[in-house]
Amino acid sequence: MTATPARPEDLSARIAAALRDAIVQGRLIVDQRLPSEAELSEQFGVSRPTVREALKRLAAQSLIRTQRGASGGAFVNRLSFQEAQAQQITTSTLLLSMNAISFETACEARFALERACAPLSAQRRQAPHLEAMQTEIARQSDPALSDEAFCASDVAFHRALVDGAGNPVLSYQLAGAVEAMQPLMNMITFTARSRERIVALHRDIADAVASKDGPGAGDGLLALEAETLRLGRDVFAERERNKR
Amino acid sequence: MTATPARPEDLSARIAAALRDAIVQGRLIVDQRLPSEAELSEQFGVSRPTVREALKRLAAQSLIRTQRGASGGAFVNRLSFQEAQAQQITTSTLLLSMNAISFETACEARFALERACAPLSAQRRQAPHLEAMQTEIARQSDPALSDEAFCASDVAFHRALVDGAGNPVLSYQLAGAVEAMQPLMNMITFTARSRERIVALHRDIADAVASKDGPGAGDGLLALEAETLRLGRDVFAERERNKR
DNA sequence: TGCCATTCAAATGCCAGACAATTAAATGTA
DNA sequence: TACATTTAATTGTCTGGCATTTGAATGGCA
Repeated sequence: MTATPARPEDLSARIAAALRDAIVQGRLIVDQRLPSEAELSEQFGVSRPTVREALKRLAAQSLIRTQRGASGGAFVNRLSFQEAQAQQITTSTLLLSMNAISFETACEARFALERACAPLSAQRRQAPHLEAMQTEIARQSDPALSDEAFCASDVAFHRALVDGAGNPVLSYQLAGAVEAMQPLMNMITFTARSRERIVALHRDIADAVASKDGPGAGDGLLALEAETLRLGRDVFAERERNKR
Repeated sequence: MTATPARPEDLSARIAAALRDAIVQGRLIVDQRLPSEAELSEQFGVSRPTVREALKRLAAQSLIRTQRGASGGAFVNRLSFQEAQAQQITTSTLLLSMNAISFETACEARFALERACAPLSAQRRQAPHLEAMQTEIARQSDPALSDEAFCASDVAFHRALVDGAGNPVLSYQLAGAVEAMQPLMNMITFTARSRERIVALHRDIADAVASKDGPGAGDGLLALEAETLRLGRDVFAERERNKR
């Protein structure tokens, strides 16, 4: 039995996997130049188009970047938080939209994770975070705001809250959870009354964070989760009925 | 000013982006067949190899799958939790290894998120989760276990804990946070004494979860975080000194 | 000597055409 | 009807080539 007996993957997939392993295991380090396409095709015994397909696979994961011209080539890319977040958001959003995830499940996950950030954020938040939260609260109070814009502002509020924890790893992880909820939230039509309730809760949370009251922020998030759940239940229960 | 004036991306990247948008926005739905490579190359006015590079980019993100033969082609893939997790783990691991993330920051993020799961897990865990945790505790108690195997077992323990919450979205999100720590943990050489302490804490946590004691599980995780931090600090402070 | 324009070479980006391999469906046959 | 065969469509791969970009070497000029 050899390494991978069961599944004869594409050549380009196997080459991509080999290069990916080399990067993950540190045999290829950040900013190091990979051999040229011609050299790789010779090393792996395949044609240049096949090598190119493999390189595009890696580029799609932001593992490499390519540069044209003399002394150009493919270089191991330092994965930035921004790139990683973008990928995570895409993946999380699709995961939720393609699988039968109930609104309750998604909501629970999101708020559970967010509550984990609350005490840290209450402790460490800086002026910009507090300002960002206030800005979004002000925006949300405008009744002329469309539902979509209201949701977008909601996301911005929560991202400011999470960023307040001052932990980039947490911000990165939460980005997926918070953003992936947006398409679901966009299905909700908010009444003026429900918006008021949400904005009031946002105020409570922002105040708690501003006064470094971690438990208070947690309680605010709990109340917001209950409110969100109530709003979502009606919409999605209705949808379920219509499906059948 | 047009849409994207500044950045002239590759053709294959642009085509991949167009198809990705179509999938994300739901214009292409799960299991729907994309046009054949020949048709796509005609539609976009490019050659087949270019289309193929675009499709490989999407395949690398598990957005499509391809099938050979008559009535084969590229199909919109239903992103499974397994695939999404695998990607998340790769991304998170690289993110941590390529950027100057302190052990403290990574540790804090991981345990904060894990504590968010603890109360849910204590409430809903089923027999298999409790068994899995006990199995790993037993394995970890074997002094003959290598450090790497000890770390792997540690990860398995925590995944069982997280899975106990019965929320697949949480499991998916946490997978990245927990697994990405493993390379960092692997740098630690565990003494017999430190292993004992960790296993004891694992026992506390498992017992709390078994008796549906959410707060107790949270406290156990807090203690474990402190212990892990203590262990890691020595190793990574030493490494920092050597760097200079 | 020092600076600038030109040329050159290496590398990726893109294309055309062809053949191989695979697979479902159509077709033919007992 | 059931089974074997043929066919056609599609992806996988290769060969060869040209276009474009870009850093570096070259050479002329002040």
